[in-house]
Amino acid sequence: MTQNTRRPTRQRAAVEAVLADLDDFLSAQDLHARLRAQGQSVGLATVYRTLQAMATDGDVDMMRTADGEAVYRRCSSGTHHHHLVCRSCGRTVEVEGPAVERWADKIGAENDFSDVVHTLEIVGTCSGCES
Amino acid sequence: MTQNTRRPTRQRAAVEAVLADLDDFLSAQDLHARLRAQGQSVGLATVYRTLQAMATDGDVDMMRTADGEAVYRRCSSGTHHHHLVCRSCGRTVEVEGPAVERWADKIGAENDFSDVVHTLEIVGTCSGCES
DNA sequence: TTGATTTTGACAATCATTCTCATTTGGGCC
DNA sequence: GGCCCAAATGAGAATGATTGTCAAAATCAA
Repeated sequence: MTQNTRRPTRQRAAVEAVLADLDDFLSAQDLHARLRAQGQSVGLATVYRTLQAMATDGDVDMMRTADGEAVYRRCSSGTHHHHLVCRSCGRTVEVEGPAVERWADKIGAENDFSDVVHTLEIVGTCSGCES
Repeated sequence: MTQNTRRPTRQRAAVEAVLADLDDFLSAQDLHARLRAQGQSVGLATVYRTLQAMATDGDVDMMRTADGEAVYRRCSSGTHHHHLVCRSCGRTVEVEGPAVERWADKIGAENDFSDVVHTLEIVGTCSGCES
């Protein structure tokens, strides 16, 4: 997939380093903020361009949050799991569902999609937040 | 769920009429343009508010295009479904998975979460985008 | 090193979406 | 009908993510 000629630059390496450390989705803005926080100087436009290029090359996964923001995550994350989140207090429970994983892969295969990944989030109100 | 205290207004009826005529996804901007084209005067903010309210009430389906724009479509089937999206060209296939629905509900129940909803997106590279 | 080409960065521009708030409207009530 | 109040509307400003511009800097190949 990486048939393009992409030059290795300090900035690209910095972006890749942040992604490599993280297992969660991250927006371009967040990534940029993290770089600044750790003293790295990388232009915002460059972060956008780099993430888009990486997504095109299949080096990262891109999805949209509920409010339309683009978020990215490094591919092949070690432990794949999902989250059950309380809409009120934000409490999060990690959950696993092998059947869902298989189902998603099957759906992808049935439609001739390759390199299939999926994202799933369950939101509810936890018992402590019932009114 | 929040009970509907929604008042029937000229504007709301106009929005519903446009959606009723159409079987495709439509952005708030597009819907607004259509209303203007047919001489109806409805504020843009109202179109946004109405569509969001309808989505919240489950009267329309909302999804995001590849570039993050929110698009709405009348809820014909009323069936909850998910999307299989091509990371390269944005082609989208609607998929259903009753087992996943049940699984998500069960996970929520097991953890004492109420009003459980979930979001699921499958991303891959479609056959037309393989190179 | 040198020259061609890609990448970067600062900032302007775009554009969907949201916010503000004064005004209008619908629904119930007498 | 007329009254009251909360919800809904509209115009435009504000927000905020993303993209475009273009000169300067970095990388590659010879």
